[in-house]
Amino acid sequence: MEEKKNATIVDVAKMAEVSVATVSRVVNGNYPVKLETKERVKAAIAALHYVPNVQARELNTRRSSTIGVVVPSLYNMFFAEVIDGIEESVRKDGFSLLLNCAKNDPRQEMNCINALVSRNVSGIIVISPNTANIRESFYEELVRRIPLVFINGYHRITNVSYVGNDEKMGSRQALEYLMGMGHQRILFVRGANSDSYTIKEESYRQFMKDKLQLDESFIINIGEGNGVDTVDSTMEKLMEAIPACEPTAIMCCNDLMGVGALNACKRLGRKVPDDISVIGYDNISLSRLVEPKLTTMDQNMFQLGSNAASLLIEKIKGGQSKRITLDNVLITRESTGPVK
Amino acid sequence: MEEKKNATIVDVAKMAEVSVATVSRVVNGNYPVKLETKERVKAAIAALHYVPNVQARELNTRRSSTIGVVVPSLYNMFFAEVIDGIEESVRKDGFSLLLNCAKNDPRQEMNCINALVSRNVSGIIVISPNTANIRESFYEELVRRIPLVFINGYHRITNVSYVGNDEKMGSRQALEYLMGMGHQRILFVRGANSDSYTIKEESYRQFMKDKLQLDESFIINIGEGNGVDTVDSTMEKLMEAIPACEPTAIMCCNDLMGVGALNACKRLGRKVPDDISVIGYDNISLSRLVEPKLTTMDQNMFQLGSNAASLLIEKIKGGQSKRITLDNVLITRESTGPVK
DNA sequence: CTGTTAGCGCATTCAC
DNA sequence: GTGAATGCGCTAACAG
Repeated sequence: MEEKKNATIVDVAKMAEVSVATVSRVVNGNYPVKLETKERVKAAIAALHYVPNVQARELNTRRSSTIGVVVPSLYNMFFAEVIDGIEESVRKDGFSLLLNCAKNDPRQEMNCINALVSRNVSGIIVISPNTANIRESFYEELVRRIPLVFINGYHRITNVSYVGNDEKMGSRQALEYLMGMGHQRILFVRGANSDSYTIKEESYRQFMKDKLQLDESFIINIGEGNGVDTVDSTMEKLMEAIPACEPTAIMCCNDLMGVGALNACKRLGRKVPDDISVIGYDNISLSRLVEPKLTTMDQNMFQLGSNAASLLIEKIKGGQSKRITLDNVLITRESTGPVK
Repeated sequence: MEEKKNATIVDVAKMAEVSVATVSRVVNGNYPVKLETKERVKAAIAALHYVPNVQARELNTRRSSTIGVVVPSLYNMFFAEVIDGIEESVRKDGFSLLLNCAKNDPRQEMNCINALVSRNVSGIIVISPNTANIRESFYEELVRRIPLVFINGYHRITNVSYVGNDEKMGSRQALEYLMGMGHQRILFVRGANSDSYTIKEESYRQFMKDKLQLDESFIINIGEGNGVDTVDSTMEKLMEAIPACEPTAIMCCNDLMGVGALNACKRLGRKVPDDISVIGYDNISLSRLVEPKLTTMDQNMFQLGSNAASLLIEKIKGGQSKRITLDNVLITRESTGPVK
């Protein structure tokens, strides 16, 4: 195994009998070079299998052609679908994608971001950032150093681009839909460690108070909301909670929890939607594969991802911050119905 | 918008009143530094929010601390779970992960890899490589320049590390399990563009010939096997195929297809497992969330990922190539039963 | 223990 | 059009 050292720009210059500057020019095509010498350089490049060293180039241009993406988990297809959108869109502009997983841990989220910064990425997209559990200054300082885009979650920090569905409105819409079918005893199921849940919970609390004049609210926090065990742990918690508060409907912060709720009902012998209605959130592929098919709020993950990528690239190129809010659409399927 | 330039090692040195070398030493902790000056340097680092520039470091160490991962798709949780394993394991060794998605396209697969190479990654992991549809020399040349690990698929190329489940054996095991329950008319469902399917098909053909003395075989290729539409397109194809060949069992190359088969049976009014048994492959979370719960072969994705990461890092550090084959375990659930 | 210095490979002024 | 020279930020000898 001969460890043939890679050719550098100097080798090419020597072989083509020109200066390194000229080689650089033909490689980057940003300055005029006489056709003849250009050919000679190209020949040398080919002969030596020369590949420009990205680190060196990026060191002195002080740019980088990679962008960073931080996800809370890979276990929920939600994130996979968003990443898919980012990847496809970002690739078109010649960027590569550095992926970090925060494992639903605020501290880890900061670590990921620091790692990305030290890798000099040109920008960062954070999916469902956990700003609630990270000291405010962290993101505020970050955004001063590097273009930042949030997908979903809170977005109080100035100068970060944002793309999300209006989750506040979305949850309200879901609630109104349930109320329209006569539901009042609505159990709210959320997880820990994401702004997303908190937004929805606020929406829920307000709705219960304003619309239903109920001060009493039924809220279950099932802990980790995007993990391997989310479906099962939701099911377990609900197998206690359902008999305890006898809801006519259950509203879940994501589809994983929604499926957990479906399973709990099944185990408890409650018919969905006859005895209990269940509504999820996200519209991940899973939601239409279960039985009964889950009614849910569509988040259009791919769009979320590709829009975030566009916003980031805009900022990288010096543009302003922007906020995009996509429509949240109710997908009515089989898990919801009128209260008996 | 003040574009505060990032602090460099020089700034830190100046502030701490030491030389850059000393700063480098405390950052890397590879040489002794007096406690007192170390503290002073650390204070300066904190004050200036100094983050070492990775490009510069990698430029002169001629190493890179990122590794590349190529996946065929993000739509199958299989890949998300493998990536999860890679990411967690790789991070411990200080590497970051550059993710590329080949969209189930051999040409795209090569593009991804070329992009990774020019980014100077220190190694590449390819999940379910499509060597069958890529000219042989491509991977052979690649492996001469860079450490390479395959996850699953064929692995004829020398000097690439490999980790996979024995899919040949696994499919055989599944088939034997079905035969043990009296099944003979077994429909085989595969997809396009992955070595993985071909391995299983060979296993199936051989089994049908050897064990069941059947020359006739029932094979359906549903096309894209890891996409958004895999479940549905499998269902559609099978709604024709099932009445046409009246199988007592259906063996699917992955769980997405397995769920599609379940849905087809449901639509056709065939009871699973009473009328037809269905077995999947992978054991993605989906498989235990559907109704009836899918019997499947466990691929232990997380292990697949973390083992691949270890092998890659071993190779990066100069170690030899290695092959790891994990056990394939049959997970018996509710979708299979004896033939009537 | 600590400072000085020489590159890593490349892009980019500034001359010619 | 082209070449020489400078420096991006950092690590690694080498010398104290």
